[in-house]
Amino acid sequence: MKKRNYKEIVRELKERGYTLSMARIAILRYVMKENAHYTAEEIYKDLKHEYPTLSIATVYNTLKLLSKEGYIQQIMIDPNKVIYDSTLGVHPHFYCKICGKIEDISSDLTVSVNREMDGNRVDEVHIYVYGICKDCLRKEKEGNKGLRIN
Amino acid sequence: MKKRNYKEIVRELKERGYTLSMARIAILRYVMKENAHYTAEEIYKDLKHEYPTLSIATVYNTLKLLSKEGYIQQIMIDPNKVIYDSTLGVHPHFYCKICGKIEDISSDLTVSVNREMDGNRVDEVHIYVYGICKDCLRKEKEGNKGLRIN
DNA sequence: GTTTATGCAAAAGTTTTGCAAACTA
DNA sequence: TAGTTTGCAAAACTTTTGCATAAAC
Repeated sequence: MKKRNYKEIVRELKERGYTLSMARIAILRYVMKENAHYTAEEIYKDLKHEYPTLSIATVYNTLKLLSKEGYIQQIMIDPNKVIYDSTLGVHPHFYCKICGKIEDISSDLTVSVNREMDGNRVDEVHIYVYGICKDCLRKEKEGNKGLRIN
Repeated sequence: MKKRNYKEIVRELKERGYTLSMARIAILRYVMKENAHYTAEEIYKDLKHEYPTLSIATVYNTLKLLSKEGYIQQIMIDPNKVIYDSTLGVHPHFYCKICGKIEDISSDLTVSVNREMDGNRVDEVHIYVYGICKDCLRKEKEGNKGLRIN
């Protein structure tokens, strides 16, 4: 899964007629980081230090723009919030029901996707895997050992 | 994908110690319908006619209970709301980006799921397919024909 | 009769909107 | 300078919570 350079994207967005403000560039850079899975709120809080005038509305606007233009994906694995992911293509996400952690998973899941399904045109496929992550599994086991529950 | 009888589920829930109120039974019956993909709001509005004292809080409580007990799934394909589906097992959903319709899709997508991935324990897998449905595709084509756009 | 769920209204949380001011090209 | 975008604050939504009342067993 190749990551694109943010400068390249800035150039493309200009070509498409967008105004590239400081806020937009900052948000783009932030979200293009490796293995980044951020909520709008997280992006806002972090960038607020660097850009004190930044507003949450701008974060939402920019994320929507970047989704629309196909540079990031909205990941809806958590029913309570949308997270944004700049790794493109079909790649499964894992959500830990205990700690809420979200991560990309690599292995053991094979998907074959067609461009058309039941007459519908397919643009994107999201795969969300729910369960308990290895850290929480370990903690559970240790907890049981120490406290002799069950 | 076999659908279960709601009376059977009522019996099971009683066995598990739940109080089966009229509201819960009504919501359960509603959501067990064939190919049902409802939001809490839709369920509330529809049942409000039959049960004028019903409150939205009860709908949410009951849906949460039914999810927890494994009788329905929360489908998070639409970033703006959660829909509830009583068809169980891994089965892909399709979301039309134009009309917002959600439907089960049957064909052309193969998934093999393991009980463990990267050391994490897997309980559930959701597959969401985004695109344009056949009805909207047809309308788009007809619209272009009539109006000579492009 | 005791326990549990309901209904109400208010709260909490996320996302969107409208508009004057600021910024970009 | 013309045209966009921003920031603010308020609004719009969805979902949750607390508690007295009502219903279930």
